Amino acid sequence: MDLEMIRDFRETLRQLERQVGWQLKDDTECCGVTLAQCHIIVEIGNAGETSVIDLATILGLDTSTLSRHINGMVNVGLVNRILNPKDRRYVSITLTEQGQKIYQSIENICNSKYARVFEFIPREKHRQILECFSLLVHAIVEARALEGDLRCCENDLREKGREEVSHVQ
Amino acid sequence: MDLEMIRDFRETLRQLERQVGWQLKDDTECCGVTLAQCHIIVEIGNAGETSVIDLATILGLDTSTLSRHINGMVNVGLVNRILNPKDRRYVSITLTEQGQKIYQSIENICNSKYARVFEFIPREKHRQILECFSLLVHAIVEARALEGDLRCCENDLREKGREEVSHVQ
DNA sequence: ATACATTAGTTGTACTATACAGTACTTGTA
DNA sequence: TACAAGTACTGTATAGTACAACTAATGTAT
Repeated sequence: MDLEMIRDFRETLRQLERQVGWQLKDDTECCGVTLAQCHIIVEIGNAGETSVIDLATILGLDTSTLSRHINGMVNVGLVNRILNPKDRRYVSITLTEQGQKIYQSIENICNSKYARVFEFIPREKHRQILECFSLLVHAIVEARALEGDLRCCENDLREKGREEVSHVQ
Repeated sequence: MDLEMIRDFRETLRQLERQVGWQLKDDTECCGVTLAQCHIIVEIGNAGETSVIDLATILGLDTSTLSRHINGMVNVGLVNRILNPKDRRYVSITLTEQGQKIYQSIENICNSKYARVFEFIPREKHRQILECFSLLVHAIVEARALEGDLRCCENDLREKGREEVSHVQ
């Protein structure tokens, strides 16, 4: 794939990220939860029952961040947090009835939003789009896994030499 | 498109967002700038010369947010900020030599990262992927534009007319 | 069985990122 | 010229996040 196509692709990807982000922000604010809470609710809803560390892993966040979010969500009655009796290091996190309602709201809103989005796309392309997105996600995961050890940027930084950022002021 | 496909698609989209986000975070940290600075640098680099309000519009952020970021980036020598002599309400924002170098680093790193990603995807799919992403972005934009007036959460009390909404309850 | 290592979660602290409201200055227009 | 509109900046508040230090529970090796 040549450079120009890659630059095009990156531009499109940036636009996608922003559009998806703005849309989700609109939708979650409608439901009275913050963006972070929305992501957490969806993941708990999908999992049914989970733990702080599982959520942190799925979302790629620190456990301290998740711990605080869960604490806040317990306080406003969105999630239940109980000590897991099998292994008391874990807490078992589930949605309250109220949390379930919000989860369903988010699901309904987002599903119907994307249903409407796909109405702007020829029907015969739909399956192709799903396939392309899946292909790309897997490719990124593979590329990142392969790269894990290689510390990509050391070379690039070494070449630059001048690293000192002058504090102008 | 049926519900199950949409749910699949949303799941894939969430994964894409996270993977892309983590990758970009790795890449920008390598270059010694924050994620927000990275986005700003890329947009200034693409535009060549711009203003606070243009950046805020492109990135979908408040001008105050941009103003502060630009201030910080001026202080560390990444961007030049001068009053536009044609219209002194505007500031003219450009990359310093140092900013240009970082812009080039980001471009090089990101381009080669995605080049490697596409190596995990059959060559005959590449063009299809670009097309699919572009289709989806345009569809989201159209769907959101159509919906702009119908707003799910009636928070926009502002009507189009010039009537001064006097916040009377 | 006891000591040490590992794992899960929480709290203290610091910082980034962001929006909204208000202000100052510049430009356009009636 | 007076006023409306546009651009940027500042004060303030909040969300979101990570890292380090800590407690408590569990696993493991001698």
